[in-house]
Amino acid sequence: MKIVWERDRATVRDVYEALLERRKVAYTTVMTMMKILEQKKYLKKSQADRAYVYRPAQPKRQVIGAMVREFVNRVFNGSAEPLLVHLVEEHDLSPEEWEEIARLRRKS
Amino acid sequence: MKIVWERDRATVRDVYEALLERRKVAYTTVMTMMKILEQKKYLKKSQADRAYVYRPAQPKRQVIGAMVREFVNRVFNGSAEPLLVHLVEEHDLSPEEWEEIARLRRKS
DNA sequence: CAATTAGTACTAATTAATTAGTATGAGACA
DNA sequence: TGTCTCATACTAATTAATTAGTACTAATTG
Repeated sequence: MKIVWERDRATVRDVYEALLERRKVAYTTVMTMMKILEQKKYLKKSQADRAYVYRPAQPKRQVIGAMVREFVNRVFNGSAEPLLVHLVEEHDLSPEEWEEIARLRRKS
Repeated sequence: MKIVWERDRATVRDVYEALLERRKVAYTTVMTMMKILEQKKYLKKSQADRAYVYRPAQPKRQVIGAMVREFVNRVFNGSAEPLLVHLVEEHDLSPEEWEEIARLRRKS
């Protein structure tokens, strides 16, 4: 998914090649994966030339949002605050990052 | 794990019964699970009476920390800030929660 | 136009995770 | 002491996820 997001559109071959840089994987493996992602509505395909071109079917934001929500539910029984606390304590953020967050807070 | 954490110690039967309230599951399933958790060093067991009593082998905090870190790596390529931003935007926190977080920030 | 290439569909093998069955033994106790 | 209960160990079935092979087709090219 990350690879398709980066490029906004990609064929099986594109992804296959990008993935190969990092680890050995078969072309058909990538194909199967992408087909599954399509079934699950994360990708949509359209014919282009000989091959299919895949594009994200949902905005990245939304997918990531769902993942975060799922994680918060599973690990923190649905409340986000403990996760925030945790992040604040464990990872230290630069003042710039804090500024960004404070700004967002004001907006909401 | 959550069940053992709640009680700080539990037998297979304890967990089995707690779990049954929520869904159908076999006693031996729970047993197998707990054995695996023990192998993975999340639980440690000690003989007590006839049965084993399991206790957490690592503080909850630490385990959750690892899960968060893993998640941040996988989804956000290791940087915590985007996750924070996300949380701040999507879940609205009460002023009390903000206060708590601001306080923590000052401490660190 | 035959051979090669690049692509897909369909199928299958492998591995990992989940769930549960069976055999067995130690205590409890009528 | 014989039987019932509860616990474990070991094994196995089921399901889900991952990875990849094979057959076939359309286009490309020498």
